[in-house]
Amino acid sequence: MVKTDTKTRILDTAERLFAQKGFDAVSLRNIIASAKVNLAAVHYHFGSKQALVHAVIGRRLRPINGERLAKLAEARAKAGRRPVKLERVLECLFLPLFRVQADPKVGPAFSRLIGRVLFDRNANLQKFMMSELDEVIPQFSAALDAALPGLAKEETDWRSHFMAGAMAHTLCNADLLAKFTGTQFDPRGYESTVRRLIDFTAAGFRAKVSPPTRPGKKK
Amino acid sequence: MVKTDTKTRILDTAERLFAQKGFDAVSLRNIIASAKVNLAAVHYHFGSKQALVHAVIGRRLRPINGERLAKLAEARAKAGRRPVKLERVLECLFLPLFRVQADPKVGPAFSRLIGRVLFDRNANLQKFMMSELDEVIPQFSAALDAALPGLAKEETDWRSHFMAGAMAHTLCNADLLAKFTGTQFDPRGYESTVRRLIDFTAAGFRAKVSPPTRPGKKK
DNA sequence: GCCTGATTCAAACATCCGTTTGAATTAAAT
DNA sequence: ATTTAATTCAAACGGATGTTTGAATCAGGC
Repeated sequence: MVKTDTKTRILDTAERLFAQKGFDAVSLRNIIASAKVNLAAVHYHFGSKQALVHAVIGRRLRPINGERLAKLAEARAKAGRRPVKLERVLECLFLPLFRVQADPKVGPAFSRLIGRVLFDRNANLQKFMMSELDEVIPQFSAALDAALPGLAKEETDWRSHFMAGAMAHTLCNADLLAKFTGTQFDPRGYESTVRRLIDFTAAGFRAKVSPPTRPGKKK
Repeated sequence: MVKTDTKTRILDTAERLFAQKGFDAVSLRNIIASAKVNLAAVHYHFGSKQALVHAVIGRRLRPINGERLAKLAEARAKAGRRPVKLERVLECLFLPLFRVQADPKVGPAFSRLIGRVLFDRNANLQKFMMSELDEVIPQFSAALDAALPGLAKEETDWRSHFMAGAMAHTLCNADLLAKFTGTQFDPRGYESTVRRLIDFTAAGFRAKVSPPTRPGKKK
């Protein structure tokens, strides 16, 4: 096997281009030109562009989600009867996702891609992501609830939503940090990124719930 | 003026459709069909699709950014020599942006749109946004630094980044909250959304900075 | 060798895209 | 009423898109 498989060469190239420009902005012809394969090969191996998108995401996301659940299960086993500590739950959620940035076979491209997906409004893509996350979401939602006793479910949901936004933005736009602020970003240093993200979101989850603003308050 | 201006009808329709499906996924023909105007009218009034996108964003964002700066200046004047409190800074940043959700002339469409823009990788769009924010970013960045004495600039930058992600995700995907968790979302109740967002992000900004993980740590 | 199924290939398909054109229409000014 | 400018309109432009086709090439089993 001197040269890589056609199928995986399509997947690799598509992943890289999708991450750079987005799904809509990259055409199949862009992909096949860069991958040096025939146009029809895409439909032969995947069936459609939509299916290719799903394949690109699923190839990486499935092992990541598996690792997430395994780490959470391990943490739960180690915690015994006590709930897993909030920071540990977040670590199980973030680390497998950010770790691929340091994987030389993957690189930072997929991170940007997966972050972008969380903001995509394409109905098919959303449905696909929901199906990929159908184990992860309830498991981690329950773990967060357990780690935050006394916090109303509605508040936990909102704060999970905020956390997802911070995570997605960090995944796909971490390079903007340099542009806006001058602070450097090193994709190999994913551990410090995750540590900062955990610091921020854990404190956000634990924040005191301030009372609703009274309608009669002075402007 | 029984029927609205062609130009504003294009803007309104484009805003609604862009918010629903994204900039790339909406064609000019989708817009003119829904707005019931001629195709060439878009180029006559705006010049190009790119320019239309900028016009749609700028129309709403310019007043919002003006209001943000005005509120921040007011808060600074009231605080005198002391720095403006963190929660107040965040309120000046969030409130003008989320308030348009309750404006019957605007509705929740623009919120989704502006949240989406923050995640868009289009180079022209990013340049345009940078130019629209060239006053807001340094002003609020300085206010955050002042409200967080003792926090290293690098940490403030990272946490601003997390905050931007939480904000953007809330703006454009708040409706997903219902889908994922069942928690209801009422666009009229933007005040409680902002209050929750402030609670979360303010606590995140104030979080204790945990030390970097030692490389020799056990796996 | 030959056959069979899997894969690659160039070419074409129909459709959609943003943009341009030039004439028709409307509104305002003289 | 006539001239002038602003606006609308149908039609076409060149090019890009995802997808399909049918023949050519390759692989491995008999």
